[in-house]
Amino acid sequence: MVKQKEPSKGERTRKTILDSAYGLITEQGYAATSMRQIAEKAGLSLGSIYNHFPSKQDVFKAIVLERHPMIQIIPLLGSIQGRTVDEFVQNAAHALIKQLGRHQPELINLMLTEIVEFKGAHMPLVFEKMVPRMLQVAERLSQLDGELRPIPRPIMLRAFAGTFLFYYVTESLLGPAMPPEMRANALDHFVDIYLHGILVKETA
Amino acid sequence: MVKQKEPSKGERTRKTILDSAYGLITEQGYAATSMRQIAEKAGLSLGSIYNHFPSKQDVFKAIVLERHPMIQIIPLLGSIQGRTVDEFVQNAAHALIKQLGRHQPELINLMLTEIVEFKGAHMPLVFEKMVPRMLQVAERLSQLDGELRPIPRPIMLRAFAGTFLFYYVTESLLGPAMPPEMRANALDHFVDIYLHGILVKETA
DNA sequence: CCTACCGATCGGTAGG
DNA sequence: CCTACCGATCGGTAGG
Repeated sequence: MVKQKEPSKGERTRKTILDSAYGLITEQGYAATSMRQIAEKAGLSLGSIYNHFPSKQDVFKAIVLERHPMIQIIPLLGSIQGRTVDEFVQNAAHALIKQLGRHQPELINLMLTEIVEFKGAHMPLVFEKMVPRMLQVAERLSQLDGELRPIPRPIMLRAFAGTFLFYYVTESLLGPAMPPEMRANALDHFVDIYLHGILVKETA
Repeated sequence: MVKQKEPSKGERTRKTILDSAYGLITEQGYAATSMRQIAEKAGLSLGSIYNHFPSKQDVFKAIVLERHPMIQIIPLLGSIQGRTVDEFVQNAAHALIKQLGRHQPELINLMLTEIVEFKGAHMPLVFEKMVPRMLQVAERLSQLDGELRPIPRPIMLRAFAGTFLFYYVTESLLGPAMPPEMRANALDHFVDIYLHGILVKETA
């Protein structure tokens, strides 16, 4: 265990503000959330927030850099187990969905709010932290049991991210609106299609 | 050709307002766009807008119901050609990407704005129009040459939508931030993985 | 950390 | 279709 420093009063207040802003912004969007709402929910006066953040934009920036789903996922990628490609991919899909699901729908709204209201201005920074990790995973994938088709590894990774992220997004947003036939065991089927798609076909 | 009625003055003004609002909202988001901005861009006074729409929300609703990507795509689905599953899927992917790409990045922003700022409130209505079309396509898919694996057709369709939509979204938003290895021929690879994933494996 | 305030801008309406 | 206005709310700051 890593020993945590006791947070100072200022650090605690800062966290309170971020928690409050996180809840409101992921629920209402950035422009629709006022500094007054954030202050009230944090149990502070409006002016006090400006002792911790110079502007509303800076509050949002701090949230993105500390809580964006892509950043939340980074530590998880290293700990996925699996002997074969099959096992590894299935474990990864379920671990990621589980992790993201714990914070539903806040994380997805944070992601989309950043894209819509800031035109993805923070994405290069966020993505920069992700890429090396993804390439590591691609490398690892090549060393597992199971013959992979001749598809560039980074593309394979991107397709994997797509498979499960799209599942997650549609499930969160359209779930109740979809007919049941589109939902039953969907994640398992998605993973199955993906695996079948990247592995060399065995002679039946 | 279907003969179009001459639009009345009121209809033309309405369209001018929607065009103006569409441009601003897809660029800035809903909350960040004011009725005054919309009026100015449309060459009208603020008050005049309220002769055509009862509220700001109604302006947005009209835009979603007439221009949401899912609704834009509907007419396209029926005209996809292809003798084999392989051909059909490839044609569909490229046709859809081409159609969506023509309106980039407005369409994607419209979609995401609706989700973030309205919590997908209009989605059931939009989706309702899509489902019968998708099921038609699923039916057609079964009749093409090429043996499909035993995966429920609606799931197969959802996975397809996911494949190309995720390609489209990541390309639009992360394109420049991605390393080249993640981008080269990505759509073709995605389609390849998908096709390999849904077709019964041939004995080599 | 709070109170009290600033100018600006918002969605919407009355009246013509 | 416009002018002129309403009350409400915004992000941010001065001063203590």
